Amino acid sequence: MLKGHLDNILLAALRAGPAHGYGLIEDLRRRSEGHFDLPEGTVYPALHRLELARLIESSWSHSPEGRRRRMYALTRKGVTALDERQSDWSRFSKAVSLCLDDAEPCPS
Amino acid sequence: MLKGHLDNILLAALRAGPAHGYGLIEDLRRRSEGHFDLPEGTVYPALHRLELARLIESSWSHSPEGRRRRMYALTRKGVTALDERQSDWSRFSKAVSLCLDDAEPCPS
DNA sequence: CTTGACGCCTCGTTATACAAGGTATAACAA
DNA sequence: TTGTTATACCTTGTATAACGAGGCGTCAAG
Repeated sequence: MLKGHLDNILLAALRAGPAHGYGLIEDLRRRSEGHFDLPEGTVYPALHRLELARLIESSWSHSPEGRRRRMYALTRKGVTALDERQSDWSRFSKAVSLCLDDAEPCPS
Repeated sequence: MLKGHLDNILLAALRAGPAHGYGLIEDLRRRSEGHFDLPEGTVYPALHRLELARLIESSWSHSPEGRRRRMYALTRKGVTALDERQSDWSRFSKAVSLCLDDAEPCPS
């Protein structure tokens, strides 16, 4: 479960340039070294959510083979949001690690 | 929002020894260097959840001033779970960081 | 005698990840 | 021709979870 962090990694993946939903799934599988294998039922609604929030915008396009694709790109607002979310993640992950590591067993 | 990681840090906090709900909130505020200030409406249900899952167990106790407290302690199952969750967190945070950091801007 | 800290609790709202299912096209094999 | 697979999009429903808001009771300090 990525609860709450899915949006971040989607935005981050788009920082590398416009992409479409199906391709993002592969991108993230590759970027995460196989850790994330996101189902479509997770990704597509998330993209719609992000577009509704104006963090990304879409346009129809076509693959070399002629298949239709909805290409997504970061908006300016999305870039700003991504920057914030990256430092949020940095602080958050540090805090969690502190909590997890600080826990020395009870000195019985 | 700690989505999904709350249980982990609660279990981790209990690795240091038995504690009660209200105290855990302060522990985690301290451990996280102020980052986590968990509302009671978040912590108590989580503790009940963990107890239901037999990862922790509780008993009534009293503070030095005589106030009643429900003390929680890790079960053996809880220790095992915590170990797993710590490596889960390790892998997860690494994967997220990979996704966030790998994203180089589009070479326009 | 009221305020605030301690300490526990529950209920309702909201967000969201995901499974399950559906559509359509291209390429390739039987 | 007729699957079957990979590409590519979508929606609906369900389960979970964090948390705000509220309530209960005790004790100490003003």
